[in-house]
Amino acid sequence: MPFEPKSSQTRQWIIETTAELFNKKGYAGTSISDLTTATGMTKGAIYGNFENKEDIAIAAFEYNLQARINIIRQELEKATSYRDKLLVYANVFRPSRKFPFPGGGCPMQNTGIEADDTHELLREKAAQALEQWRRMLENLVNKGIAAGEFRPGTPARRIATSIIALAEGGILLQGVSRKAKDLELALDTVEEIINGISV
Amino acid sequence: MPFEPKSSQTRQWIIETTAELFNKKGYAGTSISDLTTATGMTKGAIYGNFENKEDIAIAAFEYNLQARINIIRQELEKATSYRDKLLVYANVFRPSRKFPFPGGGCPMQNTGIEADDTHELLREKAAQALEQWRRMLENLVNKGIAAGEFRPGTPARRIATSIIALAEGGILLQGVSRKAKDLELALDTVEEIINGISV
DNA sequence: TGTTATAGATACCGATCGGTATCTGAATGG
DNA sequence: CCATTCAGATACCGATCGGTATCTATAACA
Repeated sequence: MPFEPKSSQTRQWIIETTAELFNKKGYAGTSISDLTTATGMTKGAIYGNFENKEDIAIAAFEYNLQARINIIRQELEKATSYRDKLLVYANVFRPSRKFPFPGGGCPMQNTGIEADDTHELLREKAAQALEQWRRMLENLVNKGIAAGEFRPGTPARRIATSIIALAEGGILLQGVSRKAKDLELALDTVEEIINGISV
Repeated sequence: MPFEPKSSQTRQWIIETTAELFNKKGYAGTSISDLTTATGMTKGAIYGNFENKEDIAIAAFEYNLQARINIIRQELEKATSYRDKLLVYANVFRPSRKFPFPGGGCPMQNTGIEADDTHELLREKAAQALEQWRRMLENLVNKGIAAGEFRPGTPARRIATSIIALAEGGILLQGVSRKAKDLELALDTVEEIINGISV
């Protein structure tokens, strides 16, 4: 018998109010009792709406990811040129810009690193999200080349991968050091890279 | 009464045989029974040589960190110019170079991200190590400028921070995606950055 | 108003958690 | 040859883990 949540509203409420917990404390570090405390509900309510802890963690990851994507997409829509769209990634993550990203840092990073050697399913979820991001950036670069905004011969994949690495690395540094400047500097270099491929 | 390990040899043996476990599974994800399994020793042996789990985790982190530093230092000594020293960081991490880094990825990254919102002491250890790394790179850039190897006015801190971000971001990507190419590409950009500041 | 369905609360499960107190057995020294 | 020392093994602690079975209270409907 396939699992059926008793109330999709309650399920959603639990996801929304515990997603940040998972992002901050990780899968192993978040207990069911953490969830009951955060939601004010009981174990019965939780296990009536999720199969198990893994089910909640996956839902929380996807919620956190979507929240991020939505903010970025909004900014992306405001940009007209491919160059400006690429520059969005050099700016949305700037602490000085204060975009309302959910707390705890990048879910792909948090989930990916913990799951890397411990939880294949979550690892794969994070990997897919990162690959999709890379493809998005690669596409922006290639379309920018075709539109005459970027130099022909620009190595799209390397640029895309490096922008992600700089952003994720910068977020990591900022999270650990607590210094916004680390992330700002890494994003300055993202900007420089984009300028470097512009015609 | 201050804690005194019963046998510093056994203590060291436990550190060496469990350091990789902590690096892979994290602090919350590694249990004492994981340690007894890995070492073949009993809880008595472990708690006779460590105050508590935190004590082991810190020792493991420092061991993993030192193992990394030793490999890098060896390569650094082979390089003569500041440019070549900086280029070491664009190459040691390349999967294709197969340096014997302990398994599980970068301990600063693993420990830093997990501890970020959960364990202040470990977070600070990771932050200190990252800052020291940054200072090392900054110093290399500044000395290279003085030696006429790098362009005057090169923003040393931004370059240093970006090299770290690219390396850590690349390691993250490779760990999650399982694709060596992600890290190789990020390190290609490190190389490009170093070329870009060379006279 | 009495019945039924159901979402969430309660109570409980065995396993494992981190940690401690005590025991044992093999060296060491007199 | 016996007493002492001490590293490591054993046995146990209360707390918490993820998970389940059962109960209860409410609301809709007949």
